[in-house]
Parts: sequence; C-alpha cells; structure tokens
Amino acid sequence: MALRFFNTYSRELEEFEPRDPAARRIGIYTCGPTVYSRAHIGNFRAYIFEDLLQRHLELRGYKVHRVMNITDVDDKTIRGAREAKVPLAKFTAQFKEAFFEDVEILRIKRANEFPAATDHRYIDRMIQMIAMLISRGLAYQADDKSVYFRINEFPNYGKLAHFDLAQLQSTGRVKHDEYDKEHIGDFALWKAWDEEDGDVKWDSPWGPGRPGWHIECSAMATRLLGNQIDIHCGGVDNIFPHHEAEIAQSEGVTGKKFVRYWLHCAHLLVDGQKMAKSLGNFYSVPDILAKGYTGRELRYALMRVHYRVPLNFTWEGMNEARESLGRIDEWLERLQKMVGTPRRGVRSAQRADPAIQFEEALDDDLNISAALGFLFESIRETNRAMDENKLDAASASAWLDWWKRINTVLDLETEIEVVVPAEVAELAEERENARREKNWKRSDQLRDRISAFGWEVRDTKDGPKLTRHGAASSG
RNA sequence: GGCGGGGUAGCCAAGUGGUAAGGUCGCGGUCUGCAAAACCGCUAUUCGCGGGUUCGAUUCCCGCCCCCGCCUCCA
Repeated sequence: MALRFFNTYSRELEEFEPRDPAARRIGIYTCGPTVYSRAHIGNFRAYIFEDLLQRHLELRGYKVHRVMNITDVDDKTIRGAREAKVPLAKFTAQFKEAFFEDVEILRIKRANEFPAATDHRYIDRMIQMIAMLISRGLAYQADDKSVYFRINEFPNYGKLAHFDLAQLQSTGRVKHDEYDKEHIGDFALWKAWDEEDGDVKWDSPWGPGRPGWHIECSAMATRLLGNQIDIHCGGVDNIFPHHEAEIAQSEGVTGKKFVRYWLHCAHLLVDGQKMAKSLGNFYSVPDILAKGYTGRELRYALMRVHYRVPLNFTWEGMNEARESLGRIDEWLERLQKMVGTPRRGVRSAQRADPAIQFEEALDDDLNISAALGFLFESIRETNRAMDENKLDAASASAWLDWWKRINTVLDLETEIEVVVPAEVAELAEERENARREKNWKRSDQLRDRISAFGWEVRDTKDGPKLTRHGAASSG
C-alpha cells in the first residue's frame, strides 16, 4: 500500500509524494513549544505524533530533515519574565531545558534543528520578509507603528481553515480596540515596542519592536528548509490563524506553494475535558512520573490512539499502557531465551512470518491502533507456538528481528537493566531452599517479604524469576 | 452562527456494502504446592437516534441528538 496522509488543506487522504522523490529527502516543519512554562502532556501528544511520523518515514527509507522552532519571545514570555523580574533569556532558558528533559524522557527523536525566535539570524530574516511583503503591498505599517499583513490582498487566506473572511468580522471574540488595522483579520508581522516590553526589542525599519508570532515560523521554515516544505505539522488549534498566516507570509514572499502536506493532530482531553489548571487536570511529564509511571508508559499511552482522534487521558489508561507493555516485555524475554538456549524436541519449525501489516497500517495515515493490533496478535500467536513447543530458535530470532525493526518506530523497549538487590536475591534463594523442602508456609512468607521490597517472584520452568512491581518498575 | 473532529462491549480502540481486530478489566479453565506469566473459553445478535437506498448497512444517502475543538497569537 502506498503511503498516504490526511491533508488538512484538501481534507482528503492523499498519496504521499515528496517534492524530491528521487533523493528521498524530505523536509518537515513542526511547531514547537512557547517556553513560558513547562509544556503539558497535551503538547507532548502532538510531539509524539510528529515523532511517530518521522520514524515511520525513516522506516520507509526517507531521509527526514525536521525543524522544530522554539518560541522564546511573545506576550506570555515577556509577561513571565517581567513578573519574575529576570531577563527574558534567563526566564525562557529554564523552560527550554525542561522541554528537552521531557523530550528525552518520552524518547522523542530530536529534530535536526531547534531554531529560537530570538536568534538574530531569524530576526534578520523576519525583517527581510516583512520588508518584502510591504513592497508587494501585502503588508502595511499602521498608526500604532506595528506592521500588519493585509489579508484582503492574499486571496487564498482562509483556504486551509476553510474560513470565509467575511465571517471573521462577525465573531464576538475579535477585539474591537484594534482600530489601527484595515481589516479585523489582519495579523501583526511586527509589533511596535511599548513600555511593557521593557528591554525586549529589536531595531527595524519600522522602529523598535519585536516580531509577531506567525512570521517566526515562516522565516525559520523557509530559511532552513527552503521555499517549499514537504510536511508541516501541529495541533488542530494551530490551523487558524497560525498556519493560515504562515501560508500567507511565506507564499507572499516566495510566490511558491509553501507546504505540500498539512498534518494536524487532535487534542488531548483529560477525563473527557480540556486540560485546565482550574480543573485540576493539568499535567506535565514530571507530574506523571511523580505518580510512579515511566516515560515509556506515558509514551505508549499518548501514542496508541490515532492522531486525528481526540485522546482521552485517564489513569486507567496509564495502567492499561503499563499492562500492555508488560505483555510485550514478557514476550521479548521469552523469545530471547529461546534464541539463547535452543531447546531440544522442537518439532516442525513454525515459519516465522513477521507481519508486514504493521508497517502497512502505518502507511495508512499512521494507523497506529491497527498496527498495534497486529503486534498483539503476533504476540499471542508466537506465545502459543512457544507454549506448544513449536517455535524453533531461528523463528524466534526472526521475530526478534521484526521487533527490532518496528521498534525503530515505536521505541518502547525497556532499556534499563534490572538489577536485583542482594537482599532480595538472598531471600529468593532462601525461598528456593524452602520450596525444595516443600516447606510451603515458609516459602510463602518469604514471597511476602520479597514483595515488601517491591519485587515479585515467579516460579518458572527455568527457576525463580524476579521482577519489579508495577509502579516501581524501571524503563 | 460558520468550519472541523468524534459518538463501536465496563473502560480504551481498529474496521468493512455481507454480518464486528486488538488492548485492558472481570469470570471460568489448563499449567502451578499456591501463585505469577502464558495459553484456551466466556463477555457488543450489535456499532448515538430516526428514516431512505439495497437481497443485505455499523459501513452509502437524508434528517436529528450528544461530546470536543477552532473562529486573532493555546499542540
């Protein structure tokens, strides 16, 4: 099956054809965080979706160059810095750092570049683009000294969101105090400095000020990825006005179609509601870790639902994620053991037939739910074969190779070597002795003591096996 | 009001014009000293509601209801 994605622009599933099919190199631009506070798990749902996208494209042989911007200057960052009484750069640095910590915890592949809005290279580029837009009549400086994009001069404005410009005038939420603008929908390219901005300002042909939010992405995207990019992603809430504005600015400057495929991810809900601090359902990655869950468990929980479907985050869902991952872990361990110590008496070697359906499901607009369905079906089938002693080492090895391949996309394997504390190991040994003497009472007491250390002992054919209990498990 | 996304078992969630993947939870069984893990079985005559098309619709069409999002700087 050909690779296809749902393009927000056409609202249709489209076969993916990169700009340069021969080179198999593709450029992806993803809207990153605004570093005014710690990012929440809803933000990370989007980043995990983008991670899945990148990894699957790479599995399919594409060489992906991905850019994710960091917005480190806007109203909120300026306000935050002012309230904290620290320079803007210092204020945002802590959240940049936190962002990268969380990215690591969630095993999100780092973008090739993380341009920051305050980097002078991009400020220069933004100024250059704004000047060009003015010279083409697509932008103007208003009486308030700010520069605005003239949406009436860009006929395609509204095409991505499927908005009718006339409609914009009738919404109640538009601020009517912005009388300086020609059209209520005109958006700021350059915001003139005012007192509240303090020392946050850059010189420009239109006086001191700072860039508008939208122009930053156009500048970075076109500078780092060229005039046309293959895929541009973000959350659905970015469709309007942000991405609409990006199209207007970029195409207004380059005259070329800016983005071939627009992919947008649905929101994360918490307990069926939008995340909000006032509702007490607002979580960051450390909040989840504090509840005893691991990064990979959260990764799984955020990844397992198709990106265009709203995902409802619940603690029950986190437990499901943990159990499902445990199932994968057990399966892998069993296969590894089979490869390591081939048993005699294995009869007909069941031909390992690692399912291509997994990858084909992902080809279909990243249908991760279907892909995981195939994974778990495969797990049950191979487990059954192993139970019946019908899987040989070669087949087990083939399944492991398959896992290794799909895990380049999932990245869900436990990574931390489990180290059993000496005291737990001792107790386990004592318990084995008791069991050999058929002293079941003592054996069960020892199991309880082991349990008190947070470990669980299981008696297998190959002897006792120690695993960490639920929340405390590593990796 | 406009534009989107969604409504499938207790919960999460695929999917198809021909009679419902998978995960999780629960129950029963095999295995086990007992457990655990694994496996087997059971758990939606039914896919928000009402019409229509069809031999047949959860899937297509029409109408309606509910939830969520966007409508100027929230992923």
